[in-house]
Amino acid sequence: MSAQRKAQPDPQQLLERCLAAFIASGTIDLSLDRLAQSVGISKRMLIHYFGSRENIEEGAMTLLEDRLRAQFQPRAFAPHTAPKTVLETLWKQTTAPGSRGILLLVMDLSRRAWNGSARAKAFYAEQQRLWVDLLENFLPGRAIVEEVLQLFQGAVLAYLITGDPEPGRRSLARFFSAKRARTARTARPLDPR
Amino acid sequence: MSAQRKAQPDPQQLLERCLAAFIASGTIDLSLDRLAQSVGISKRMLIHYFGSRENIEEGAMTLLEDRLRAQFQPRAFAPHTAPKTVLETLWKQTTAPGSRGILLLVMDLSRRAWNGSARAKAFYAEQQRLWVDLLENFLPGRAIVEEVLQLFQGAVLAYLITGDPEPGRRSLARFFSAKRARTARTARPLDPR
DNA sequence: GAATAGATGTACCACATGGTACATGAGCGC
DNA sequence: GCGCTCATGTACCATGTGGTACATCTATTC
Repeated sequence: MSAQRKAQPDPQQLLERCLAAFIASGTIDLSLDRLAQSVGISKRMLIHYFGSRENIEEGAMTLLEDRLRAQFQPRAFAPHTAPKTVLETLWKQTTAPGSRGILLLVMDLSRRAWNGSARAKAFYAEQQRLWVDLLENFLPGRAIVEEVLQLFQGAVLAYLITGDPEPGRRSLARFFSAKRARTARTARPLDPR
Repeated sequence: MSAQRKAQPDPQQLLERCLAAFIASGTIDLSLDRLAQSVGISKRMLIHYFGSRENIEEGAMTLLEDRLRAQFQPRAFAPHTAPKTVLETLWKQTTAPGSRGILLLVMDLSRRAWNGSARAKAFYAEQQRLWVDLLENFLPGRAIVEEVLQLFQGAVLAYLITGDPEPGRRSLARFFSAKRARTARTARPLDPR
């Protein structure tokens, strides 16, 4: 039960290394051969443990969902933090060099989503929910949350392509600097500035 | 000179049908076999006329660039049109069912761009320039143009995945409804670069 | 009519893909 | 020891890919 005969055969651990490989390659369209090589196991065994490539993808996606859920808990920021600060921090975090792989992978899943994949759509919806839950704690009203979210995603897109985080950072900063009074008719008490 | 022996052999016309096929499939990663079938010619002849798949892609991308350049001329709107109206119209145009193929294709090229393809990056830069040129005529200042652009692209992303144009429309409308006074400190009129 | 040059079809190739068949172990309980 | 189950490697396969070899056909030019 506790320890398998050899070292590898724990599927969960294997899955984590698969996810790591997907992140390193920036896409979930990684061939089984390359995936196996990156994980340090034979393609033969990957199929043996997971049954099919689809199952590997499913597992990795779920694992990624868990990880992101943990990372973007609302508790990640102190209550009543200024929205500008929250977004600034999120942007810095997102555009950190070490995040590039995850970013690429998430965008790759978005691509699958807009190409029709039901699972990828669910992943996208989950991420959306996550960020809405996070931002709702710092922004007044659902509408503005969705707007910021769209701005953020557009900024990420531009960042990924150009490699330059500045335009995105500027836009986000501007968004919260521009006279943002009287923004939400449904403005609940949480409107600093 | 004028008319070839048979009907097909005009490479330019062929290229247009290739682009149409790419648009119909929503991706530029269309196999030569499928492409040929869609165009109504044999794979053999595609290679014959264009030399390689890469050349076909290059030609189609250039053709697409031309088309989009024509579509998003600044003259597309009367001067001094309200920004809100401009964006509203652009959004309606973008989310029209008939535009979905082009949208998907452009996003597919964006994907190539963020995966490193130099040509796709150039395509993205060109589109960016195009939209900046357009929007600069109606928005005060480069910074706000870039912000709107990012918001727009994020909205497109969400629309493509969910199929729902409403959130994007709302965000754009909100952006221009919220007190948008005193926006650009550097509101110079017409600054190329 | 003969030579030439392009158009076209058929068959094929090398390679990558996800996945399988089969054989060989290697450790376990008895 | 003897089976039993699982782990593992090697070779393989069917399919799809971009692209080519070669042979044929057709129209134009001389």
